[in-house]
Amino acid sequence: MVHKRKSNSLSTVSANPVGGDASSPTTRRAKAAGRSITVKDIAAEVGVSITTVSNVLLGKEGTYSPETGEKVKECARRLGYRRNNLARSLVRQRSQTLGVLLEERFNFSHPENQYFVGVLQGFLQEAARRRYQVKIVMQANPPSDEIISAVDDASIDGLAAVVLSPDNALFGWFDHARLPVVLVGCETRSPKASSVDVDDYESLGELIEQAWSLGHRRFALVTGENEHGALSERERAFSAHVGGRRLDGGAPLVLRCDMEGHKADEILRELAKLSAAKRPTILVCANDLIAVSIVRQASAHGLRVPEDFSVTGFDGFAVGDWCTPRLATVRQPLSRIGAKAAEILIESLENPGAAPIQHAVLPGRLLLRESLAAPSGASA
Amino acid sequence: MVHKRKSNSLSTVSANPVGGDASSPTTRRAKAAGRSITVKDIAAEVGVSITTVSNVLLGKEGTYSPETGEKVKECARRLGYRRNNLARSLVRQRSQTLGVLLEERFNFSHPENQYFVGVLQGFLQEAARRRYQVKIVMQANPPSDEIISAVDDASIDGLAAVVLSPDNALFGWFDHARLPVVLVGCETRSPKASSVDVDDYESLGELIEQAWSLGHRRFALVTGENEHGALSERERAFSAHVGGRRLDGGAPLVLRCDMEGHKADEILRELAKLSAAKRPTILVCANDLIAVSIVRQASAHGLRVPEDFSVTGFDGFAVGDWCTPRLATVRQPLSRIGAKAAEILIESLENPGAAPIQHAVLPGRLLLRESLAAPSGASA
DNA sequence: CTGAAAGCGCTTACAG
DNA sequence: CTGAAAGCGCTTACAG
Repeated sequence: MVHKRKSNSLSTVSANPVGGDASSPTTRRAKAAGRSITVKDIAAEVGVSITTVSNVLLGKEGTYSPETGEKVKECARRLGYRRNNLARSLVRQRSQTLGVLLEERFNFSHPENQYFVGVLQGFLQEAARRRYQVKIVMQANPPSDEIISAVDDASIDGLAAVVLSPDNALFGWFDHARLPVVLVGCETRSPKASSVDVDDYESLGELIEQAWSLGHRRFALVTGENEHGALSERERAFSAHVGGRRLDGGAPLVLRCDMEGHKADEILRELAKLSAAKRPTILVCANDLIAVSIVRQASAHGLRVPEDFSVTGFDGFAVGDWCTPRLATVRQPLSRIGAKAAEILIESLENPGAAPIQHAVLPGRLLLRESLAAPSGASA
Repeated sequence: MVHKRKSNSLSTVSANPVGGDASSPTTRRAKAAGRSITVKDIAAEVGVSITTVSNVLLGKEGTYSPETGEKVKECARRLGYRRNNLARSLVRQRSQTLGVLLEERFNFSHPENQYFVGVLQGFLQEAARRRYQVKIVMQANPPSDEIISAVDDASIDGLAAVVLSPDNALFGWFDHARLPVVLVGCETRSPKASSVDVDDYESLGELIEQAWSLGHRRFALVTGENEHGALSERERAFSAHVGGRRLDGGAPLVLRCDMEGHKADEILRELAKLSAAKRPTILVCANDLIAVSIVRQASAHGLRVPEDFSVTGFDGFAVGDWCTPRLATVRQPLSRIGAKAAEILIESLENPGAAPIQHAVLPGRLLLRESLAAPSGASA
């Protein structure tokens, strides 16, 4: 790899922020012993007690004289003191750290995982804002008992569990955990754990109302396998919102695809067989992947979107941006979900008075794009 | 949100794994005092010393009798003992936790951020495999001094810095950090910090060789703004690999786009003006976003890919999968990068004998897809 | 095989 | 304003 041209020196070298005064006997001794500078070192160097050092470092105004304060701060700076937060957490009985539990199927290259990732981002940001650190715990599949040790080891003060599987083995534990837990994006509700989720039901209602007002009267639902509980709420919402309306041709079609849209081809084949008068004017898909697969493969079956039928997704992932026509869908407020999860944890940690359990339901946002249009010949 | 149908009970409730024997006086006392079960509680309950409890719990065979071992383990289980790893880390002087430093521009919805995300995934997996926990630290923009406190507080044993900006303010610190640091995906090399990066130079060479063998003789590079150092290595690689060849029409064209491909339109307008005999037969783009933008907008300018020219990307992000024709590109082995970073840290932590600094360069993989084809009328 | 004791690096009443 | 002391929950020589 000789040809790899990399600059061999650092482009930025700021003043050495640690290590401090290398010539101080204290520093030298500490370094030689391979240990860090501690409050004890500072106390010795300045000639005060460690109590005073601690008080100064914690900024407990009034408990020390200005001169002492100056001397201690200067010394800390000079010696390159860094607080050991392990020790601090141990005595304070809180680590100022939040945990995020992820299932291992967190395979990022997959669009679905924008969910994890968007949530994580919001969580990280809110945690940072409130001065909490964040630890990530991956739950292996199948889950081992170790996972509880990883989560219940005093290293985190609260846990956001981003568990999409309704049958996650940890649900029993969540319920008895002695740290606050917030369940993110799963259907399950527990009286002992908080939750943050999106109002799929409401959003799907808005989507269908929008389609209706455009003139759609023949709806079909394209959903995934039944086994996977994740889409069942969307299916229920579809039935409920479409059910009450006077449709053309009776009950809406329900087409079974798979979560990833691999079977879109089969579904399109069936649809192509239908006469235009029988064919649904809109395919409401239970997630973006299904919808995008339909959109992409429609032309191969001689079907045009949205001329022959409209297609809508659900999730608002980036794939919908990258297909033609762009996908109309419902965007989940991912980073807000994450931020809300962090907020709930921090609130329950810092306001012992507040309600310890909160169930937040966030609204999705309709993204009206080209894959949704009035049906051909509609008299909306 | 009354209509939100959520099952109101948990679908899985496993046997209570913590809390244990609620009737034990020890447990009750601990719970009443709001504190956890400790080795001291077990020692008292069983009637042995905490040393023995610790020895049993640590599995130090030979230091305790089988009967004592059984009693202690049983008791720990019964009381729902959980080790406090803060205390353990404090005495062992290592937290068994690795840190990942991310720049705040980590905005996940953006394809570029598959980089962060893919790396993170590999890192998490490798860390879990080696029984390390992972802490995420976001570096705000502009970076504040606090970031060092967050990273240098004894809560992590090593740090993987996923910093794309070559001018990150932390480079000075990385160099003097007392914990092992591995720089991920940045061009900078330091003698004091390890690094993991991809061999863009080599990969681009393979790509160009492939194009050459298909018959391409008129190359153009489409790259981003110059200010951003991130693409400069790819630009150098392009010049070097194309430079030595006998091209049609002299030196290759270099077209300035932007990192996101927003200016693809302007570039296509210029290309459309060229006669087919003058036009490049292949556009080598410095990243996927640029390439995809070109592919998507080409038809609006009456240009077809790959008939009028081939287009190649660089990165291997998912966007390239979702455009038509699919993008030929170089896939970075993202999760392997992350895994390698974790591996380097863990090695240097656990084998004090091994070389403390390692510079790993991983190969990219050519993804030959439809946007790259032989030029029309080529006599390759 | 077992245990008393020291100590990791802090914070926090408490006494002066 | 300052400091001696206890203690957070562990692990680890060390002595028996």
